[in-house]
Amino acid sequence: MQIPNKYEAQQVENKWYDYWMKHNYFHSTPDEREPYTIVIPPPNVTGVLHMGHMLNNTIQDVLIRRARLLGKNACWVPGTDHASIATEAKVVARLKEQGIDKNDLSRDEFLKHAWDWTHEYGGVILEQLKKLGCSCDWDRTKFTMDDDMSEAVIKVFVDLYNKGLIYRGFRMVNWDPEAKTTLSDEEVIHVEKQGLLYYLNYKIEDGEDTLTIATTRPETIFGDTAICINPNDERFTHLKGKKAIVPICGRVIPIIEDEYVDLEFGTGCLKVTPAHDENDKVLGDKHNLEVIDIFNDDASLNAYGLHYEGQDRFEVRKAISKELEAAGILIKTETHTNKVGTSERTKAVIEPKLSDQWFLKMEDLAKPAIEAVLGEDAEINLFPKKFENTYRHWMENVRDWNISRQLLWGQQIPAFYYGEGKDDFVVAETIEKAVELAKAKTKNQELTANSLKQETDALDTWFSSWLWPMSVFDGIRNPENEEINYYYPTNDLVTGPDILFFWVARMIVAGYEYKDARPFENVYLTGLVRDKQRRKMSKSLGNSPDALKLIEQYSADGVRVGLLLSSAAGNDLMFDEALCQQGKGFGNKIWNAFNLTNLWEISESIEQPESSRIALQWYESKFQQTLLDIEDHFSKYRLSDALMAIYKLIYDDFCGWLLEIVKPAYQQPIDAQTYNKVMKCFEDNLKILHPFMPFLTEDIWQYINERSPEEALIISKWPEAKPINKELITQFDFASEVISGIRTIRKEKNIAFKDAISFSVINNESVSKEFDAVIAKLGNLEVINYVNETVDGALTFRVKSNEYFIPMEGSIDVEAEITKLTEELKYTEGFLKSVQKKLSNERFVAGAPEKVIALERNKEADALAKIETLKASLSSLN
RNA sequence: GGGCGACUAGCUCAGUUGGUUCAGAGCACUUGGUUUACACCCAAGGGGUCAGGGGUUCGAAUCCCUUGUCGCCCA
Repeated sequence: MQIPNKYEAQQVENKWYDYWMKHNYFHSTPDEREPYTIVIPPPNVTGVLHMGHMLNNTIQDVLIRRARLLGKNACWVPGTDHASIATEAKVVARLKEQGIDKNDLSRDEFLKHAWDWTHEYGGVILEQLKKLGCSCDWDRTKFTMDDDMSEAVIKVFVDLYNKGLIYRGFRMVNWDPEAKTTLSDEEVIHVEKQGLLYYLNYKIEDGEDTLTIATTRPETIFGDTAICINPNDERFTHLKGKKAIVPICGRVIPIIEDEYVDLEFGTGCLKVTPAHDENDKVLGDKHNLEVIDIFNDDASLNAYGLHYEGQDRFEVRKAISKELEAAGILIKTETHTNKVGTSERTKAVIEPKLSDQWFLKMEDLAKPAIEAVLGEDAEINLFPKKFENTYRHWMENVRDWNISRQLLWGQQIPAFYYGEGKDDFVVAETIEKAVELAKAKTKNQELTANSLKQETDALDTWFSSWLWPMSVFDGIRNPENEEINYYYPTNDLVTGPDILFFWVARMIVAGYEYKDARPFENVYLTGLVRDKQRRKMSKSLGNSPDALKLIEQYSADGVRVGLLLSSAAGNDLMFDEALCQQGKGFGNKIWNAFNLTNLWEISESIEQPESSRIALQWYESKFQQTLLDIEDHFSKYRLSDALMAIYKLIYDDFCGWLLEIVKPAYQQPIDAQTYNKVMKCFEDNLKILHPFMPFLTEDIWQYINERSPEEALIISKWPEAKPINKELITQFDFASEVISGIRTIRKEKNIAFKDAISFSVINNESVSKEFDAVIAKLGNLEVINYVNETVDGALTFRVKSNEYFIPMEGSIDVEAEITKLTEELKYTEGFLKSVQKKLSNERFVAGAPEKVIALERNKEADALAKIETLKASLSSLN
């Protein structure tokens, strides 16, 4: 068949992806086969494909394609996540560009814009995954806000509420003043910020005394409701029981005592602002302090801020420090670094804020999830295992989950208020049911839907995605449907360690609560993709390469290989484009190997050379051994090791050795028997490589033979395991060392390869002659003579105690030969000595296992034999 | 401040329950090659006090202690 000279990746990749789609190979429906299921970690609808996605989804595709080849019913469910806060921020920004203020829109109007946005951008990332070759079952694509998905979320909320696990609480939460919503602790990133420590003097009531406090936030003095000193602090005994006056606003506040105050930090006097600091809130509760909230929702000051009302907190900080300085209240400032909480999404500095929120009680729910991962017979495995510690630490100290967000984009919390009181609400899946419940609760039969007001808060996005492995199979609404029963529990989950708590832990919790079963068996935690300088790849740093450009440049196969080559599970991946180049180079190598076989003329009439016969036998064993290694690597989720094993098998053993051995002489045909076997080996190589390089392998597969849609590589069968002839592999390794020795001498003495040479051996090791034909071919030897005596006038080298001779025309540099032999002798004697020392140590012989001792005795015998050879050679030269 | 993890060749990493001369791989590097599949190639080669120190052991990259550096998580 005519094949292109060059491999045109882009064209080939589009062609086969279309072909796979057309023949529906990715689609799964329940049948009698064993299922193998992965649910995708749904990317945000706001996202574009970045390196992390590429790594993550390449791994999933490798796993799913391998499962397909192993004959399992492979199902990879794709989808996206509505990412309430990120998406809402994007939509608000877009509206702003169009001159529309979110606050002027009704809820429904805003949601319409959000849906428009989602329809426009939400699918982008999934389309990009197709370029990478991902074999997702696209018919199953889900979105966390699809009607059925939302229904499941609401159903779960109502159920948990009815179980008494969801409650409403007035708590200090992380407030994002930009997005104007609450964040969970996990969505807050603490960053070190250089700031100032302001020293402020507060007057003591009734007298001229003052006290000095140190604060990082002078603008919060408007919310001060106490000064706190440590009762053991002798410096301040005179302040006990007195009152202080807050500067500017003149409010009189008590001086309280609590051992919480650190004597060392600042001045030892602490201003207490219960509304704006978690620790102060605790102090406030303990000492019954007033709570004064000085901020609006956008973190500008409210009426308590007096003449600063309406100004932003950071503006006020600057302005008030000037005012305080002018008034002689600010006595000094010091630079001070502290950790400031910022919003993961908007980067805004978090404001601790007291507000009404919805919480899910976690303690009891967490118990089965802890047991499942860490218990005696754990049924969920984390790879790598080291994350179990992290998991334990979080789960055993789990706090209640704040599930409400002050956002519009998301499932609206199904709580309906019928009155002004805090507890005047009911929770129901529909407004109709809510009316019934409200009627029953209030005994007021006059209530109608119009008299109920639904909670405006939406649910945290993770409250959708924690149901993902169940809800994508409709397992919440229809718990006994065929699909959920077939596909659940899923097999592997591939995700980043950064969402171990956000998502993985919560899915486990939900799985046990709603299916009484694990959501997945294995969790493969990938590393973060970093650049060469070890910086995390991020949009803001601009150090993330354009994923699609990479694919264009190096082919999807090349990028997949590049990503996997250096990514041991759980270790961060130092991304380097050179690795993609290596991947592309590997593809090229395979293509050229195919090109070679394709150039051969095949003859039915000539006999198979001995070298080809034995080499094929060897390769089959080598292949089987690699197959076992790969199996082992996969079982430990060591994908880069599995890939490297295949890489070396194909590059070195197949291309470097086998093809060189069977390659016919110039313009000579190859015998049909060899050709057919080589192509069978080639096909097996393609099968095991297919999960890693799906496009190239399918392309070559389809060139090798005309294939019907049922014979496509993607749905072929993984090679069968067969017995391994280890003896053959050992013999080959020995032969390859002999060949290497010949090449070295050819190189040293500038003997051109086309000049055939004579060759003799003293076979002290009694090595089998099986591979002589191979040695002769690759060494271009006229003949291999077996001799008993050293050959004069020849260059020599040794493998173990075997000695090889290449006779040289002209003079041999005897001195150089002697030096070489003497060095080898010295080394071998040193080796022997160390082995004998070990063997003469009684405690070693007594303590070490027999196997180890036998090994040492072997080494001793080998060394002795080699020394004898070397000495004989030396004496013949002298 | 508390916890977890890491530190092995120039780089990225293997090294399983301690046992093949103080160790492997891939890449990079050096040298030599227009051998008609491939220079995106072939062949040969150099390179490591296994972070430092101490201990246990017949034997330590591997186990224990300690110091240092870095990373992550939680306060």
